[in-house]
Amino acid sequence: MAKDTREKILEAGLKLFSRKGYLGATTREIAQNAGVAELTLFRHFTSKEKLFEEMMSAYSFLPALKGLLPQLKEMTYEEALSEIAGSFLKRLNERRHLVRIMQREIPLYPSKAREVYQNLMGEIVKTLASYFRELQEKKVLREFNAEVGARAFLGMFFSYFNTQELAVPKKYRFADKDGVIAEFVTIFVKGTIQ
Amino acid sequence: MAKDTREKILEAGLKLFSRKGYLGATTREIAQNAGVAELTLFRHFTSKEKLFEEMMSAYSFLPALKGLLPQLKEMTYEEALSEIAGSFLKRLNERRHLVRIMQREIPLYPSKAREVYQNLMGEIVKTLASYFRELQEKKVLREFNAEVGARAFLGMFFSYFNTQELAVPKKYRFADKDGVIAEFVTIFVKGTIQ
DNA sequence: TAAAAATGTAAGTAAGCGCTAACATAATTA
DNA sequence: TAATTATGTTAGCGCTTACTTACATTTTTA
Repeated sequence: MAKDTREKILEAGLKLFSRKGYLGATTREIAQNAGVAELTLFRHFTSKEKLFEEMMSAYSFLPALKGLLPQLKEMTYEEALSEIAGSFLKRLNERRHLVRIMQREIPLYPSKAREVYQNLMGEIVKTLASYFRELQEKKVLREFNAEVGARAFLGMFFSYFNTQELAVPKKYRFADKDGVIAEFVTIFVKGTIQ
Repeated sequence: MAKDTREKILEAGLKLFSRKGYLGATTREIAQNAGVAELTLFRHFTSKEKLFEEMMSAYSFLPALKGLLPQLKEMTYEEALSEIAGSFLKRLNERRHLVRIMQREIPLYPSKAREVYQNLMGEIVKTLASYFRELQEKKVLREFNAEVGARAFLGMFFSYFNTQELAVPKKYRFADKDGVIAEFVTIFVKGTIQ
């Protein structure tokens, strides 16, 4: 079963590259984790670097946030922002391995890191910005650079996500998740309405 | 000149650990970069790990943002936030090597990474939160969790900083620095005033 | 069932790594 | 100046790593 083997190796690669970095993850360990012989790994990918590149390509394209915009139209502005924040955080969490690799290996693979970042942020920024523009036309929101606003909003949550990923001991966590989302959203709503 | 040698090695360590990661930076290269023999490095630090730890300790304590609070009192709310954002970005930029190491080596040295993060964010969060509380008492600002608010504000800029650090090609940059600061500040001002 | 393709086992190679030993030289101190 | 301390040079050890070779075994395909 060639495909299963490939996929098992790719998954093990994702896991171990994320946990130990490109240099720290060994081909022995990746193969062992995938349940195959080390040689099989090389028969499929010819080199560690190739494996890394194919792994990044395989996992960097995310399922789109399709169907979000229509839904938003039936919500209040505040509800919509909460929804967006929630699905953004969920997405970051699902792809946290990739996010970690991206942050780690920027100097090693700048173009790949950028690609992942674009896939992760690009689409949702666009979606959010076009939503803002609609509401600006309806005079619900004041005039501001929609894309900068989108990145401001997402930036708050991306930073929050990073803090949680640092695995800070619980006593240092500054609030519960839902409370943080609500506070961030409130600030942003008041900051952008007409 | 023992001290100069130590410092030169520590500096080279900071530079190369930041650029290539803990595993990617070799003791040969660090020594060469410091202009000393590799053996001299080991005479000063006994091991690569010790060098890393001492380097982190040497650079993790930042010059305090002292004297900022008094200054803020003579500014408008908006001016104060711009000032804070500016010095926060400046500080991140000065310590960008350390920030990168922190983000990279979290799994390797969780406690050190956390310490750096605390030193980087902790104090400025406190300063900002206490500033918010003052203005809340004066009924200039509405009621909200001051610390969460502080992290929301800084989070926008931290995220912006990270994006710039990705060295995204210019065409993809979403705005000039001053414009971004102004837009972020405006959103936050409107989002938090009474 | 026979041929072909995929995987396993075991041994090993070449290179790079952290780190050390032995000895010489330069710089500092008393 | 003499003693001491810091640094340089060179060579190398033991280990790990990515990757290979040769051959046996299993699985898939036709």
